[in-house]
Amino acid sequence: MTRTSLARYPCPLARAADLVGDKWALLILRDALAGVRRFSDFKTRLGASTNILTERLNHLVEAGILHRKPVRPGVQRVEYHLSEKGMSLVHALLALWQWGERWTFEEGKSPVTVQARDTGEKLGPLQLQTVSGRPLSITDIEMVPTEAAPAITHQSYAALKAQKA
Amino acid sequence: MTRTSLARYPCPLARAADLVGDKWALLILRDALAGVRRFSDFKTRLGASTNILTERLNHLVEAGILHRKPVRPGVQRVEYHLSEKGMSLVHALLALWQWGERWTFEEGKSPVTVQARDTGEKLGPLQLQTVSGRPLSITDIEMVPTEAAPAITHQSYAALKAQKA
DNA sequence: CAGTATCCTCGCAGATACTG
DNA sequence: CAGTATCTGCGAGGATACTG
Repeated sequence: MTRTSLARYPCPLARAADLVGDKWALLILRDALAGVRRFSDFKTRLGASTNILTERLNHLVEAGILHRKPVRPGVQRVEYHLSEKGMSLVHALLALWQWGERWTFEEGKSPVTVQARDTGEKLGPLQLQTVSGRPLSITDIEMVPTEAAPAITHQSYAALKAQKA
Repeated sequence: MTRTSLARYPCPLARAADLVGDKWALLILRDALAGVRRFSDFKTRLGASTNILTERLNHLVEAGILHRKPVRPGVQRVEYHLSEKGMSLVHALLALWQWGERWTFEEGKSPVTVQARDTGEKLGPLQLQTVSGRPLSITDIEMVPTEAAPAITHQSYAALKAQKA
């Protein structure tokens, strides 16, 4: 069998994972959010070889997360800009970042590099809330495979495929 | 060269990506957060083969994200429970989930499965804030490679390695 | 049920040379 | 500088058989 693609899974997380659920994509997005635009800058910062970087950038462009823009009109040099879709990954990256700070370093040993643009104040943890704005703690929520959305598993996906075949 | 590990990178995001930055880990955690505990349940829901699942579960256990617990004392059957470290990945998963809902489905076509435990109300978007609690929007923040933390790149990591060698 | 133990394949990544 | 084009190979991931 070939490696399974999650792109057409009925689960939002699976689909997201299919697009950005790998190490290089996450690091590229980290740098893109930090303002990196150019191929060579990504290359030196990431230390990936050219072909890898090319491939990963193209994936992200195909996914509509990055856009290629000529540096100036009529020039073949391009820059990679985050689309709105790409920008809105900031919550996910930030959550991972904060988790990494908390759990993969000794206390206080982690670099601090995400801050408010105006005052430079450090970011606090992401806050959960309901659609109506009521704040929630972690223990207040649950992930429910509902009747309306049973299709979050491979199991149900397999059933779907079988139907069509 | 062998495939680069990000485990010892000085960047929190890189380290987080090293532990949970792959598709299977994300899906396992999704199910774990939904209450799945048993090997066979993971297996049928994910549709991964036994060896893959075993390996991935072991990685997560080694990383301290999951714990193996005997179902009952003196029995060899085990369950996989989320540790506190694992639980606190909920923000990252949720962010990815919400991003997937918004960007990988046609409008309104996505399953709704994360909700408040008490009222069943759907979750709203994660909120950014400073450590002092001041709310922020996406455009209010920036990722800054500071002098105190220049070491978030492969570049600087390579320099570090070179020093030691 | 909860995994080990094997075997196999091909995708991903690494290195490097070359082009506009 | 910004890639494309090739070559190479490790190892993740897949299938299946077998064990306590």
